[in-house]
Amino acid sequence: MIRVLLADDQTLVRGALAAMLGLEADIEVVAEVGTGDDVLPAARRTKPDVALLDVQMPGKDGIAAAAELRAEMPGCQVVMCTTFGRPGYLSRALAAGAAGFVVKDAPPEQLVDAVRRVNAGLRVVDPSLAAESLATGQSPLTLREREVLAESSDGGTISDIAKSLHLSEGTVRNHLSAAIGKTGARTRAEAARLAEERGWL
Amino acid sequence: MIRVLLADDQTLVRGALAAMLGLEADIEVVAEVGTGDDVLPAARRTKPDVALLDVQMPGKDGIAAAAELRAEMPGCQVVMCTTFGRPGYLSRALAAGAAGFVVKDAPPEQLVDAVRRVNAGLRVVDPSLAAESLATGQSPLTLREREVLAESSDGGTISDIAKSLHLSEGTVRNHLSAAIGKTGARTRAEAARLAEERGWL
DNA sequence: ATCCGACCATGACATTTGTCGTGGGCCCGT
DNA sequence: ACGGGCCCACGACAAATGTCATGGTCGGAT
Repeated sequence: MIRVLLADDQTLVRGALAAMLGLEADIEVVAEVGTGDDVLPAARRTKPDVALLDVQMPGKDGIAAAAELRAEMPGCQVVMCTTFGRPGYLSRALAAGAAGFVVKDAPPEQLVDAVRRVNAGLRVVDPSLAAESLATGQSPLTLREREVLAESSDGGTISDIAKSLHLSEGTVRNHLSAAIGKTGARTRAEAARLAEERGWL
Repeated sequence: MIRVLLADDQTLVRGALAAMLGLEADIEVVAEVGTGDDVLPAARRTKPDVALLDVQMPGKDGIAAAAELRAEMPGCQVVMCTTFGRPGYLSRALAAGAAGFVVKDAPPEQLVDAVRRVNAGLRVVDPSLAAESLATGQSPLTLREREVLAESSDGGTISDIAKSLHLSEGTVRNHLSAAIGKTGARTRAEAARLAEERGWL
């Protein structure tokens, strides 16, 4: 029996996944949580073999939860499972110690397959996503540029960003300009959107 | 037996929902599709009692699919099921003839409950969402303001929008300014984001 | 030690954007 | 016929934004 912990913020989806995994003869769902913060406590209690984590969750990020979990329970393998095939997610998830990465577009068998393989000590990554991730490459953005873009992404003005990062307005504009150039965008709004899509956040 | 058609673009989620609904004794999933365009043909073939449609799907919108379906098969009830509780989705879904509206955050029982009630001829709407929808009210944006805002939402410049809508740049700025005022935003990027969230699109 | 490149910061400058006032055309309800 | 609301357009002006040249710091290579 493979003991599985399930973490996804959408209750309905989580329940449905649990029902589906429960149909498999060799899989047992031993815990279900809805936030990143609940992952570690639940894992301590139930000692799962595999943790299936969604990336976006309230509270702690799925990736942060994975890192925590791997640090404390190295015997528990992690499969990340997310809606968006953002290339950046993949690399960060693997860096955090995840052994598998599945997109929610994938056929259902692929998920149970991933759980079994990961439990057997193998790594499993969606091939199309891996290719895209390699093609997109690493972020050409510098640290400051990322920070400034991230602040800009929810529509605040330049002076908002400047205050929030304790910089001069001119400096903020400068970083923004560089980011716009590197992304090939024409406005900082577009630059933020593109960088987000490519995982350059 | 309640015959259910299932439409969701995320294969994994769709399969999981099918597994969950299949566990109920009185429910039978007779069709699964992944795009809005496939809904009507599949419905013709399988004559479902209830159609469970996701809002965002490739090809035809879930809402458009609902309207089509209701027009041709009035006996088939529709439950919309979506990730985001955008108030605008709710009103548009009901206008399209949906009898139920469920958010993916809801507990699993609520979904099977919704299917049963809708099949019995009742309407079922997530109460918290209904309240929010009424509170947010109708869109105060005029037609042009919506168009301009929609074009603006992917980061193009003013002159892009002007060319795309065959308007003067000054006019575009005017509409944008009005939209910014009505949403309470400070930049058009923020205005677009807020309008989107509130279903004012 | 020196140079070089990458990053950060800043101020000047041109352009774009947001705001406001004005005016005209259209359709609808009174 | 008359107002009222919406749409379109223009001009003007202040503010925000994007671009550039410049200079500072730090670490590694020569």
